[in-house]
This record gives sequence, C-alpha cells and structure tokens, in this order.
Amino acid sequence: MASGKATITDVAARAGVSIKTVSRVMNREPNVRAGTRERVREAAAALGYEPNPAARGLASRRTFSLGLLYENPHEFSYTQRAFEGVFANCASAGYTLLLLPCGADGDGSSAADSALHLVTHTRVDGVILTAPLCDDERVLAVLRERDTPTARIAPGTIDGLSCTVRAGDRDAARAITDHLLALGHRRIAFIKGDPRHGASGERFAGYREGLQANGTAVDGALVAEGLFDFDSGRRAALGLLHLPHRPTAIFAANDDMAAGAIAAAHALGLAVPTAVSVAGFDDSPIAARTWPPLCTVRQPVFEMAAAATGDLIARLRGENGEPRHRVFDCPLVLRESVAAPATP
Amino acid sequence: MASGKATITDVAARAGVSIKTVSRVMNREPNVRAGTRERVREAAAALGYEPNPAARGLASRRTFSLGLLYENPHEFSYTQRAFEGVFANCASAGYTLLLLPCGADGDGSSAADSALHLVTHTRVDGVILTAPLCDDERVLAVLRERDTPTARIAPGTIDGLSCTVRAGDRDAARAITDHLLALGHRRIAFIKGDPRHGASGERFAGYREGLQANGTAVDGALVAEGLFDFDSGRRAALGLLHLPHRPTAIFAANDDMAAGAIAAAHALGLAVPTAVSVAGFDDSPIAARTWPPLCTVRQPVFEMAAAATGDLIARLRGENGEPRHRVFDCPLVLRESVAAPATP
DNA sequence: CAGCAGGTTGATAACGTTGTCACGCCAAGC
DNA sequence: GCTTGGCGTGACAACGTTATCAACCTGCTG
Repeated sequence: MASGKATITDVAARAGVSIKTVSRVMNREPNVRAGTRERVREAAAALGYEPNPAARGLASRRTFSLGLLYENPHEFSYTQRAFEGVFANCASAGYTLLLLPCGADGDGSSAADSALHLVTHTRVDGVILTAPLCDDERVLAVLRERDTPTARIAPGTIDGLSCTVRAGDRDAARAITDHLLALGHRRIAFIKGDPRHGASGERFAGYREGLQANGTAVDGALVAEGLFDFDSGRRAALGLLHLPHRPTAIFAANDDMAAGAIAAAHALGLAVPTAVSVAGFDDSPIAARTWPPLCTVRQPVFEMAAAATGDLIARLRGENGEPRHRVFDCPLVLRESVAAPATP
Repeated sequence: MASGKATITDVAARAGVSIKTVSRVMNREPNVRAGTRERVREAAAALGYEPNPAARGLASRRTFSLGLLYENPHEFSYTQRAFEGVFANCASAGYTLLLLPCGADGDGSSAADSALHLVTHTRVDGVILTAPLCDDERVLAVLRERDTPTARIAPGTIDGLSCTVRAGDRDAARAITDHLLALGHRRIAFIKGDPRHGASGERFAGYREGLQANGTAVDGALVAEGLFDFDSGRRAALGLLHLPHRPTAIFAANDDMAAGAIAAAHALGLAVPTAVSVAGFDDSPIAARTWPPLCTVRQPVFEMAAAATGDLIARLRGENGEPRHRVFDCPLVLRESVAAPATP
C-alpha cells in the first residue's frame, strides 16, 4: 500500500508483463487478453498505483485538463452553478478542471491575455467559455489560432467550430410576457441585461414578440437599460416607478435585477405584487430569497454546463465530427411576486 | 512567434547557451551572468517560449498547483469569495488552482476519499481546506499521512501542522450583540449555525458573552438551531416569532439564515425593523439584497483566503518554519434591518 | 503445408524539463 | 607562483509515462 510511490515499472514487474501492457490496461485500450488485464489490475490495486499525470502529459502531449474561463462581474451564482455542472462531467471523465477568472475591468484585452495564458501556460486540452467571454472576438481568435477545442455557454452567435449550449431565452421571455399579459397586465416594463451578453437581446426580443402577438404596443418609455446586477436593476426600476403613468409589472432580464426592482418598490412604499408585479429570469438562489419570492423562469445552468462539457470531451476523444449546438428549455416558475394588476 | 511549440532546446540554441542555463534563467536561479541572462530572456521572448509544465512536474516532482477542497452545502457565495482570494494569490505566484468540490451527502467518508483522490491523482503541491472540511479528522489524516502541506480556512481548532486563518467570530458576534443591547433590545434571539463549523460555537459564545456582560440572562427558549441555510433560518425564525413573548431582535449566525428570518417576519406580517430587528453575519451579497438591507458584520473572506494561500505558498517554498495562524477582524456593517425596539 | 491476417505482447525511443556533478576561470590568500 | 574556493556554465542522467514498430502467437485460407 505504498501508494503515491509505485510506478508503472513496479506494476509491470509484479504482474509479470511489460510496462506497455500496463499502460494499455490503465488506458482501457483494446487487444489485451482478459487474464492479463486482470493480473495487471490486481497488481496495480495491490501497489496502490496511480499513473503520474505529469509523465502522462509529457508523453502524450495531453494534460487531461480543461479550462473554464469566466468573467465574474455580477452573476456569481450563475458562475458557481455552471462550475458545478462542468466539474461533474470532468470528474467522471477523468479530466481535471482549471478555473480562470478574467478581470472584468472593462479592459477587454485582458480577457484575451488570460485566454492566451491559459492555453500556453497551463496547456489545457480544451476550454469552456461562459458569457460574455464566449462572444469576445479576441478570445476566440486566440483559441482558434491554437486549434484549442472550445465549448461555449450562452453565446450570442453560433459558429461551426465550437460546441455551444444556450437557453431558449426568447421563448422563455415570451412565456413570462404571455403570463403577465394573461393576468391582465398591459403596461409591462422591461429591464434589459448587459448588452455584451447574447442572451440580453434574445430576452428582449421575446418580450417584444409577446407584446406584439397580443396587439400591445411596445412603449419605449417602459424599456430601461440594465447590466444584470442588483443595483442597475434597482436604479432602472426607480426610474420606471417614477413615471407619470407607471407600469403595473416589471420584467427584469435576470433575477438579480428583479431583486433590485423589488427593493426599489419597497423603497417607494409600493407593495409587490399588489401595486406592481415583478418577474425575473434564471431562478437563481436569490429568487427564492426575496420578499415576496420571485416569479421567474428556470435556466438549467447546471445541466447546460454539464452538456457543454460532455460535448467538449467527446470532441477531444474524436467521437463526433460536427460540434453540437444544444438549446435548453426554461420552464416558468410561478411565485408570489406576480399577480393580476389592481383594477383601478 | 511560433509559441506553444518552442522548447528549452530551441531557446538554448538561439541564445548560444546550454539548456541548463535557460532553465536557470527561467527559474530565477542565482549565479547567471547578467549578460547571459539577458540573452536568454531575449531568445525566450522571441520564440514565445513557455516552459512545459508537464515536463517541469515530471523532472522536479512538483506540480505548481494547489487544490482547494470544499463542501458546498449552502454557502455558495462564501465559497466563491474564498475562491477568488485563493486564485488571486495563486496566479501571482505562478501556481495553478484545482477546485475539488466534495459531495456533502452527509456521508463523511466521501470527503476523505475526495481528498485522497486529489492528492494521489492530481498530485497537487498543497491543499487548502474550507470549513467544515478543515475539521474533518479523516481528511486531515489523509493529508498528514502524505505530508501534504495544508492551509485551513475557518477551522475549529488549531494544530501545529497547518497554516490557518479565521475570523474573530466571537468578538464580532459580541459586537453585534452589544449593538442590539445598546439600542435597548433585551429579548434577543439567536439562530445557531451548522454545528460542524467551528465558527458556529464561537459566534454563539460571543452572543452569550455579550448578554452576560450586560447582566441579561440567556433564555434557552430564544436560542434556535440552524444549519447556515436560508430555509433553516426561516423555520427557526418562524418558531421564535410564534413564542408567546416573542423576541424584539433576532441575531442569526450568518446572512443566509438572517435573510430567512426576514422572510419569516414578512410572512407573519411583522415589519422589519419596526416589529423585530434582524442581524446576520458575513456581509455576503445577499445582505445587501434583502429588504430591508441586513445589518451584519463583514467577514473578509477574500483577504482571509488570500492570506491562507500566501502562507501556504511560502511554506512550499520553505520560507518559514512554523505555520502561521491569523485572525481577521470583522467590522460591524450597520444597515436598516436593525433599529431600537418599539416601546410598548 | 505454406502463407496470411489479426490479436497480443514487449523493447526501446521519445517527451521537455530539472538535478547532479564536473569543469573552467578568476580573484584572493599564502 | 601555487593553492583555494566560489562563480558561471555545460554534459548527461534522471523523471514516468505513451508511441512506434517489430515479433510472436494463433487459426484460417488457398
């Protein structure tokens, strides 16, 4: 049980085979007789043998590690959930995961630098990008130049080179809008997300589609700018709620901004949902912690991240030709922050 | 600029020196003439040379990577902030960071297994443990057995083997309690944290000390059990607020439970802070997102994690003999969820 | 019965660093 | 002038895998 010390040579000696055969067994390669395989397995177990990843990496020119590149402006829970999904699939596939936060100091070049550093210095086999990095041209250029297999989570556009996963943002935003309309709301405000995220445009499009399909005009005064963070949502909502003819419902493009909108309503003495309904997007942990709890759509971040990782690993193994592009449904989550408007 | 391809041999050839000298320059070793050093640097830059970490690891028996082992039950923001702190110091010291979530399925052995896997399979140079793993005897035993340098964040006890950082939990809890007492509260309830965390006991002790110093009896009926998560806080608060002679203030051992307490008060139609004050602990993002915003103490998680990492890396470099033990102050953060009690 | 195809195995050379040790060289001390 | 000792440098052997290719079986085919 002198584990951590045994090498492939020790295992080979104990099993009475060559090191190459041990290597074959450890890597599940075919063309090893069942009996031999068994002997090697026993020897490895008896010695507590674990292949040395550095030696493996040196000889095979692979690291069996993936890099998760992210920018961490506001959406910490999104990142965390994505991480869990990526990790789950990495671990089961024998890959190791490196996290690389990119400074979100607005200085876009630093993200590309980080990506470059990740690829050259750590030599990960593949990279997973989350929004908004997955639409950063400089980052993508660096990865393309190195032929680094890439998966992108929630990209704005799709290319033929990388696997992508995204939520059905437009449909989900449409579903929220339809729900509000069905309850009788007509003055529905929208707080946009960070324009650098591809999802922001899609969610806004879903909102507009819903209104138009209902024959309700889109009132520009009811559309506010936000950046996906709590405070931008709070400020946008304050503006909307100060309008002469204020909205009866506010739909924010994510939960953090919706939480800000609820705080704004409270600050103005407006009860939610009696005086104003508030809806969000994501079903992040904050959605269940506001008062009242937030009506939203559930974005399956864990599943999306896991799928992206699975597709990327399949790619690394050369298992599929064309990169996959998946779209995930976001079911409606009804909670108390939305109700029918008061009839004046 | 064929970077990602150049090896130490190419650099040596271009600079007209041996590979050993290149190695010396890249590792900042002494005894290289300034002119030689400069020539090597230029050659390396011209070729876009980056040392191959696998080869380095193989030859030096080090990986220049650290593992962050954590259990992720409820405190996702804590973990995230700790990660950022650890990463900041890793990156600047040239270390790579591996994250290893441990299944928090109550099955304690799995954490030890994860730790074992981390050390044997990935061969990290050192490990950082967050609470409550840093007090898990099996995990510690595994690491001790392998002589793996370790840093622990928020441990319950201190040993002579690992670096530790922790918050001044007792003093901070005392400060919150004193603040509530100074405002005139006498019936102050406490919601305990997860007993597996060393900090839970300390925070409770600070609460008791505060009451006793003030000559106020500790009423067992006002002490409720919690697990650091929102829902346990909500339930505990519901129980407390249903007491015949209910408390005028609730002090929860962390912010997530305090947010649950606020939700409970809302659900019962009790205004915060008019009818009941609520205080938390951590100053996590949720504290600024509740309504009203949460009075709490700021735990400098980023700084704590960064310090732990710095101490661990110093240790790996053989720079200090005895492991350091640091304690961080937690300043009071006054927000609107706490006010003087109503005078009946 | 020779020959051939394909499954099974092993010798040996990479892979790109660091560690060890030996070799010049030069200044200081006798 | 001859040691001595430290600095600067290089040759070469690790480090523990995977990759290449040849060799050896075995059972069939012609």
